[in-house]
Amino acid sequence: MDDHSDQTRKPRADAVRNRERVLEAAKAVFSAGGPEASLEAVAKRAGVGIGTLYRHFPTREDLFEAVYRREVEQLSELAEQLKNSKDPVDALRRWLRSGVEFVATKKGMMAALALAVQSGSELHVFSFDRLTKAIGSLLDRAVSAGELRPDISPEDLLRAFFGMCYIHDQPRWQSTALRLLDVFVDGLRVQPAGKAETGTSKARAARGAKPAMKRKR
Amino acid sequence: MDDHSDQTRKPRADAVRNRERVLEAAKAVFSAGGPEASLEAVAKRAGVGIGTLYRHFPTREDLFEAVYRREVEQLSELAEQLKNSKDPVDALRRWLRSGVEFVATKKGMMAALALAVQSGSELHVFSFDRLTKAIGSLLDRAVSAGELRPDISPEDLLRAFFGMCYIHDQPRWQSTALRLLDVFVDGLRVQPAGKAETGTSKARAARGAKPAMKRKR
DNA sequence: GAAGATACGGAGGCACCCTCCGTTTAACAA
DNA sequence: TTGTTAAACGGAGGGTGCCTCCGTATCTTC
Repeated sequence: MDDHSDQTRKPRADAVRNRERVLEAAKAVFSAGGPEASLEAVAKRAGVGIGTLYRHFPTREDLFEAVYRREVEQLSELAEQLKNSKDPVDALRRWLRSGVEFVATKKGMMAALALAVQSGSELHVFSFDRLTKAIGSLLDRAVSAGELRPDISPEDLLRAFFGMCYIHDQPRWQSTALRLLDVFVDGLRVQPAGKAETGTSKARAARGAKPAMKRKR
Repeated sequence: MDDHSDQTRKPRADAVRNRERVLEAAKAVFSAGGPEASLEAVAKRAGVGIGTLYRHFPTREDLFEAVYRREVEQLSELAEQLKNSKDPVDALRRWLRSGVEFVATKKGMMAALALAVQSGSELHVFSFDRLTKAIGSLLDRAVSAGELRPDISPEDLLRAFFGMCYIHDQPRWQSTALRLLDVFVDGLRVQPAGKAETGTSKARAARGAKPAMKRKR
């Protein structure tokens, strides 16, 4: 990176410190107040001037991105670990479940993320991308094993995940999200006789079995 | 104040007119600019003072609710019609598809609705409720016919629907949403025997195993 | 018409956004 | 150390949107 001329001044200590402070404050403020939270409140909590905040993070999205970076990292790492488990579908399901749990502890932040993802900002480039990769590795494994249908991309799955989680109005939202994700994964399975004709589906006459009701866990 | 009677005074003509104007303006403004749109812009477009707007609709949510009421009504009616179709699952699928299409024409409004639903405001009472009912009638029919699993409530399904639709960042979001909903409905089907390892899974076992990795960068 | 009731509009106070710039301070060289 | 200077600091200030309040205008009714 440094090219001609060696001179790279050491970054100023106060700048480094303040940046860190702002990040920490932002994490707390966004977690509590959601994405609409006042940036001035963040600055105040961090004990810096509003100008300082804006210098470090010119836009609201920039701040989001920085804050979420590590959070996303965690989720991403989890996927890495799950890659070693036996059952690919189960691994995927587990990752999704962890994602829900994760989201649960960061109320406001999730909304912020969803919002940022939607607005197609730069945050997309890192976070969304990163998660796509994480989820992709799990998905691919399951698909390669012939357990899941191959026509759903990691991006699709991630979107579905966000969608399911985006709904947290009620106190019970978590179990709802878990249930919905389970259904989704079920739908993702390669089906014996089924689908193939999405729209016109004639409904396989005999589906002998009764309500599955197997999910839970 | 006297009087004979309980006859209520006829509502003032200008009030009625203005209310209508505001609604119309709001519909346009929200559709274009999303839920964050300036209420002052709405008032201006409607040709009334900001005070008038607030008198008619004390809160932003109130305005949303009024605007969406008719939209929701349409979707609700569609469900009514579909109730007569032959295949229950297909009917449900079709309603969901129409929902996506519907959403497509109201960009900003959808975000607004999702937001409102989430905030647990009064809009919930009508819109969400209404749609739940609509979707519920379709869902029940399919469940009664033994085609779909019985442990997913109309509310769940509606949430899933919103979730899938909430993602419209890319121009291709529609097809994505349709695909995801299809998967979801598939997952909703009563499954013969859990995952039943039918031999058919071999199908994509081969699958080029080179799926993603298209990382940007 | 006249009398009230009702609705109207927009000024005003507040909060937040973001920019701009004079002041302060840390890093480095002498 | 001390001096130089680039970098960082903070917060005032101009802009916008939210919502309330209330004097004025308009409509309904008698």
